[in-house]
Amino acid sequence: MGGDHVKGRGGGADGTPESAEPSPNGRRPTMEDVAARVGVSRALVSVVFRGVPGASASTRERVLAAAAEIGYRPDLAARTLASSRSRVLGVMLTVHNTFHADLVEAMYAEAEQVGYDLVLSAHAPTRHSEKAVGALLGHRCDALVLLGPETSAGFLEELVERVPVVSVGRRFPGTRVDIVNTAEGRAVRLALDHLLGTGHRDIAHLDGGGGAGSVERRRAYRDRMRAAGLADHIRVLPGDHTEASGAEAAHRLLAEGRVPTALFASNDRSAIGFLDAITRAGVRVPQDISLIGYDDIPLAGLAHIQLTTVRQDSVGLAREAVRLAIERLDRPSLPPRSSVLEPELIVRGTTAAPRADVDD
Amino acid sequence: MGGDHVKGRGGGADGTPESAEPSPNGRRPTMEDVAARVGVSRALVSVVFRGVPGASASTRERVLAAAAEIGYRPDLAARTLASSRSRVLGVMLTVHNTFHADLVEAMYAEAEQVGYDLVLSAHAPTRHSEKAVGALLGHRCDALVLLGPETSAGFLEELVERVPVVSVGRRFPGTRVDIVNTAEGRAVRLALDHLLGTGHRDIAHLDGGGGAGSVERRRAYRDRMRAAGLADHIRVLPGDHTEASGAEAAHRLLAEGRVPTALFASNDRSAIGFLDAITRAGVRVPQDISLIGYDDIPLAGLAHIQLTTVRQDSVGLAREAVRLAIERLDRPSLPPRSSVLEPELIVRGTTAAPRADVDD
DNA sequence: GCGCTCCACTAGAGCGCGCTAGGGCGACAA
DNA sequence: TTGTCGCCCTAGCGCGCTCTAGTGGAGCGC
Repeated sequence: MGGDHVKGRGGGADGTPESAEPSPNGRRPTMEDVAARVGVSRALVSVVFRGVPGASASTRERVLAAAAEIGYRPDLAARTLASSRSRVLGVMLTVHNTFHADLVEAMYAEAEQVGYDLVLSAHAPTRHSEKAVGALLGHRCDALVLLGPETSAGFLEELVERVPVVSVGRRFPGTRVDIVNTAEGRAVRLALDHLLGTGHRDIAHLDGGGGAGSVERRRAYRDRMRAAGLADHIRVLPGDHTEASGAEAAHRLLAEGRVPTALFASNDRSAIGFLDAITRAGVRVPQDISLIGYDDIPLAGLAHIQLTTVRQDSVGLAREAVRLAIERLDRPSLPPRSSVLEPELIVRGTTAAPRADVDD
Repeated sequence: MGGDHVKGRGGGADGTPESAEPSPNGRRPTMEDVAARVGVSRALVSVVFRGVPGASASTRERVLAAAAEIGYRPDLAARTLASSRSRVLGVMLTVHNTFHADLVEAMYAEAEQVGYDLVLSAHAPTRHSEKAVGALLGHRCDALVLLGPETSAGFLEELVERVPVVSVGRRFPGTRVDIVNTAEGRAVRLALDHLLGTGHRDIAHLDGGGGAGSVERRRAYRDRMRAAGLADHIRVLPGDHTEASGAEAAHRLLAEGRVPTALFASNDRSAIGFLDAITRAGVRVPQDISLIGYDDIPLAGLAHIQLTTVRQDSVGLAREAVRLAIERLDRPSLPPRSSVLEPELIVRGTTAAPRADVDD
């Protein structure tokens, strides 16, 4: 295995070892090449590729044809350097989160429509948000979109002084960060009203810990239970937004022997972990216990899961995130805004009327 | 929708975007600014940030301190433009794949060690690989690492003429693409020998369809079964690398009434889908059927899943992918290489001796 | 004829950095 | 003193592009 590190400065012999093809690793074609081929100035080629007025239709066509022939594509680095805008949005996500995956997919489509590109940077256990954001900054993104950021408000406050920031799913009151999220209160009410409507009274909440939206969901759960006159049944089980915490909660409930008739989980991952563990223990869902999640991740709709859940509008969240970012670029002095999207209850197979042996 | 929260910035002044503060969205600091602050030339600051010899320790320290003060960080676009190398590796991944998430996390660490940065571009149902790769190219990545690419060999063949390409998990014989993968043959033998060793003979394979490595796994399954004199028991169930296909396979098996004593799945996702569906149908794992997966994704090790699986060394794959890419940059004329990593059998709770009522 | 506007196009100055050819200077030998 | 080596450091070009200012020519009204 390669043990040699040739650190030649300047690259040594520039001679392309291969043939003299249009672009054999040697040098990538530039605007100059296209211009020369068509017989116009470089500036005009630039005009064509930026899609601004200033070139006749026939010239435009010839330029594009020549570019295609030699395999030219604009160099983003040079474009970024020359213009004040890079037309790139930086997105920080948690790679292990499939809901983030949904958001990213939708954001690609949204960004493309307004002529923007996305650069992804991952937050992970071994890679702090600060580092992920740093990488994005280095790429000179015009704006950052942070998906469920777990950074401190202080860090964001500094960050937003350097670049527009949109946070998806987590609010940062008191900072200039723009916010996109789901109407958590209404979402929780949708979930609880569904359970209450089918006769449940003993409804517990599986908490989301430090996850995005957890605080709001917990509070809304408490509020709704109180409003329904069920303050005595309020029960928040510790957890976070992972499958493991759902499974743990299930085991804990079983060990305590105090299984509620319904559980409202702070997100789908923990709900699925709970579902799996409780099912294995012989507790039937929904006959013995109803379960409701949050997010509507792809897994939730699978035939064997059929999780009832509160759907977050990932496409809508993505659209708003991109929109807010672009608007902020155009008008930096705008006050911080927040865009709140409507949730939707997706009733599937994990909820039903409570078991008969319970009364209180 | 969306309420506006107007937050006056401390200090009374209404945040004028064009003020002359250290760095209020106006202009990001440059090397020039750092140089001026320290009282040295710009070139010397460059030396410090590139980490090359040529600056005294004390100067180095003062430069870094000044940079930190004014929040300077090198502009990747300018750096890329000026040098022939961008020191950026482009990674294409499937954003919904958690094994890819593991790989990406490990690659970040590897790349950082050799002074490289990663740019992620997602392949998704609505975003073809070609587009994802195009975006990477626009960012002028030095090399591309494609995770389980589902592109045509022809496309890759053209691509590799423009930029070094490393494929992880999928082989492209006959092209100049460098390959990193797990020794599929040995991996499959590990899995099957484990099952054979505990007495299983009726072992089916849940196929991976078009997924990375599927072809090799299917062939190795057939080979091993034949070698064990079990050609009559060879049974490949159609599927792909998703949970849904595993669940479907379970339902199909139950409907047919021909449940094998063991199933070797082409990846963990389909294994988990199968596990969930078959468990719900009342079939016990591992008492009634043993199950073994492939990859060892994070979910597999969770308390309530405990999936026996063949572990792919994600850290090793990541390391090799980065190494091959960098080596190729240093020596473009190297012949195509492939790096094959050893798999490891992880025995957890889904495998055991076959049920007693079966004999043949 | 003149002045004017409009359109297609060009010239050339940077954007922030990497990189090479040197300049300045202290140390040491002759 | 004069070299001469070595270390820190500086000057300045150019990467591929955007963008402002400007050029030339056709068309129009007077």
